[in-house]
Amino acid sequence: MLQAPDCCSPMVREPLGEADAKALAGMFKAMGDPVRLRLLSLIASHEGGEACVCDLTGEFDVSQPTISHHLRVLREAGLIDCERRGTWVYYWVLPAALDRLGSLLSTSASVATASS
Amino acid sequence: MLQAPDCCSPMVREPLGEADAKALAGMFKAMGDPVRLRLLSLIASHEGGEACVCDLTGEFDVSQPTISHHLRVLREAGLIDCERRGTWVYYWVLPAALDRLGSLLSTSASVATASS
DNA sequence: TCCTTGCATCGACGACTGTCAAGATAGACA
DNA sequence: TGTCTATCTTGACAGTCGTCGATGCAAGGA
Repeated sequence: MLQAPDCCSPMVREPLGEADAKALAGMFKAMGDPVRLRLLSLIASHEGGEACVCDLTGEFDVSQPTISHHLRVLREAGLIDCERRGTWVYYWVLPAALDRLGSLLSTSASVATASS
Repeated sequence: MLQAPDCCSPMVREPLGEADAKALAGMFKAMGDPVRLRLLSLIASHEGGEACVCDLTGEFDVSQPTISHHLRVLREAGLIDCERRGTWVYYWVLPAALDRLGSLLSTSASVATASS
């Protein structure tokens, strides 16, 4: 048992309560936009596990304020965090959030570990 | 909507392309509503792996047409499927879809299995 | 001090979303 | 045939979302 997410056993195992569903839906909703999903994957897979905004804006056809907006949405959903270092702002993914969602999605193949 | 398991190595490993991001974001978006997320978990965890609409509507404070609408969104996103049997319509989760999303979210701990 | 660069915020706009009441449709049964 | 039940569809509405241009702010350099 790496984690004890009593809030997030696989959803094939037991139904979600209203409160958990609301919190988790907020995270899924944040990932429900192509630009945000690509932002998340670019940050997660970037060298060192973090990326500055200047590494990201060039990858998209949308304006810089729009990227900034999407980064804020991801941050407010608890999926990423950021820090200013001098002139640049760096973003990184919060792995616990991804793990929480991943454990919710796991199906029978990998449920064995949750046989508490 | 075809399932290509090797299309989704973990996003901590390599960034998503535009096309994949669009397809996957559609699924996450469908899960980005509390009612739909609870519907999905109710169906997935229901006895026999499937549930008829009459098993679901009573669990929510929203009207039956709204439930029907959300079920349609989940179905068009490729997360569930349904079949009519006599008077009732039964819904079940498509495990391949959940696995696809789950593998995208997996972090370093479980990356070993993805031999893309 | 002023200027430049990197990023965030603001205000506005069209497009989309969640919800409901009302009506339509499909199957079971008499 | 007709009626009843279970479910879906339609049309409408307020609210939210994604996007942009303009602007603001912080840090660094001349």
